[in-house]
Amino acid sequence: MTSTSSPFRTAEQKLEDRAAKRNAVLRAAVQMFNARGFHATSLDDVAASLGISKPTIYHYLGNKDQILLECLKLGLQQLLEAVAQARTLPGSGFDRLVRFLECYAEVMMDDFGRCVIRTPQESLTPQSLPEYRDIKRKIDAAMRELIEEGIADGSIAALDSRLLSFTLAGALNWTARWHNPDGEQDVGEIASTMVDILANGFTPANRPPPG
Amino acid sequence: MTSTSSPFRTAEQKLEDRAAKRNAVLRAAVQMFNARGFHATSLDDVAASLGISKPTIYHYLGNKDQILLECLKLGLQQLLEAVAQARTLPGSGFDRLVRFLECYAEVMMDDFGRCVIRTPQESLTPQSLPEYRDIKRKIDAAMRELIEEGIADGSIAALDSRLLSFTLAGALNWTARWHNPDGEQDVGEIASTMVDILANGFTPANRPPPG
DNA sequence: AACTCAACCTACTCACGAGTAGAGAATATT
DNA sequence: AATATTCTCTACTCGTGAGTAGGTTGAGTT
Repeated sequence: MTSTSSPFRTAEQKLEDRAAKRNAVLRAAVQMFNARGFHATSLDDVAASLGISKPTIYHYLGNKDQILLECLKLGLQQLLEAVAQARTLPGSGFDRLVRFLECYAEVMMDDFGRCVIRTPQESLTPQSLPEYRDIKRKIDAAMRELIEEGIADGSIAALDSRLLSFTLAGALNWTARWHNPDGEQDVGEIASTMVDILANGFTPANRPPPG
Repeated sequence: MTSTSSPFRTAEQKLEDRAAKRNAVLRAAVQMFNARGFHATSLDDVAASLGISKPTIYHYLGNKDQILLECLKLGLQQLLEAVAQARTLPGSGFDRLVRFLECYAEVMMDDFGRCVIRTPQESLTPQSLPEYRDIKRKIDAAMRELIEEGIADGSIAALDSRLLSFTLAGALNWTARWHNPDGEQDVGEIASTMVDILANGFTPANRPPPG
């Protein structure tokens, strides 16, 4: 799109072109999946929204199942990054968990993050499910670890880490269902307000929150 | 099934019979919807699980859409009852909200409650959606009211009631996704532990929880 | 005995949508 | 210029599953 570029594309540019088209398909698909549901979205619909035909989609992606899997992986990828970021952070376990939760909430208000919550995992074929579940398991485990580190260093109340992680994840996951991406409310603000509320639930009793 | 009953059934018994069969269809259907997903469940499957044929299902219920709507309504009905119960309770707004949340969580671990969360609302036809949404709206509004009453009487922290209700509902809704109905953990215990954690999030700062 | 009606069946129709065959245009390669 | 490769299309196939037509059985009614 740079106006000064030569009309003759290099091999590298062509790869980028292809990747860009592939991504455009995924983006269009995930938005339709989120709006109408996976099963109610036909690939003809997705193609039409891009002004192309269904076989063109198959030129860039294997089949509908793979399209969904890619969308889900793009969502989960962002959560893995949030984990990685939280891991490198200084401060107490409490601080790291809070930061992680804020990122987590923001991902849930992104197209691909929303898809992870809105699309039931049974929509995947049995072939794709294991790969998806593996990544999910990793994220769950990482979150539990963050909690347990906080409990160990005394910055998080000694609760059942399993139940706590489900409670926190559930509250944040739910934003994928109610948040309107076209609304004007700031995503970061929503995230931090919710995490504030939730954080009171795992603040140790002997160390009340600031306020 | 009473061994002393006459083999000749009264008209009333026949109506009961019919209702029982209808309910059996709904129960079988909802369990399959929850296990495999709505779209992945064919009515032939449901019929087979009951040892009957698909037309028999149509003898008791109009169509697949209506079956889903009935299942969802059975779930929402239980939530409406939880609202009604909380309304009649004595005590502060905080107390009423906590009781409501506990019931809410338990419903989410019931077959029909699970279905409300696990089945995307887009699975309903556009004809059925409005009715479903109306009931949901009522429940949401009631929850917000409970929160606002608590804020008004000072027993609940002065937070954004909209965001607080989404946070609480989301955390509890999520049990519908992770809780294993065949597991041994007590539903009431899960509910009260989660509500305890969440309640810390809306306890006023100047009145710390017991402990 | 003749009739009615609920309950249940087998055996269809029919629409929809995933995925494909095969061709044509555009672009790159020799 | 000839050839290969990429990209995209139109026009199919084909399986699946919702919903229906129409018949059988058997209990209750007149």
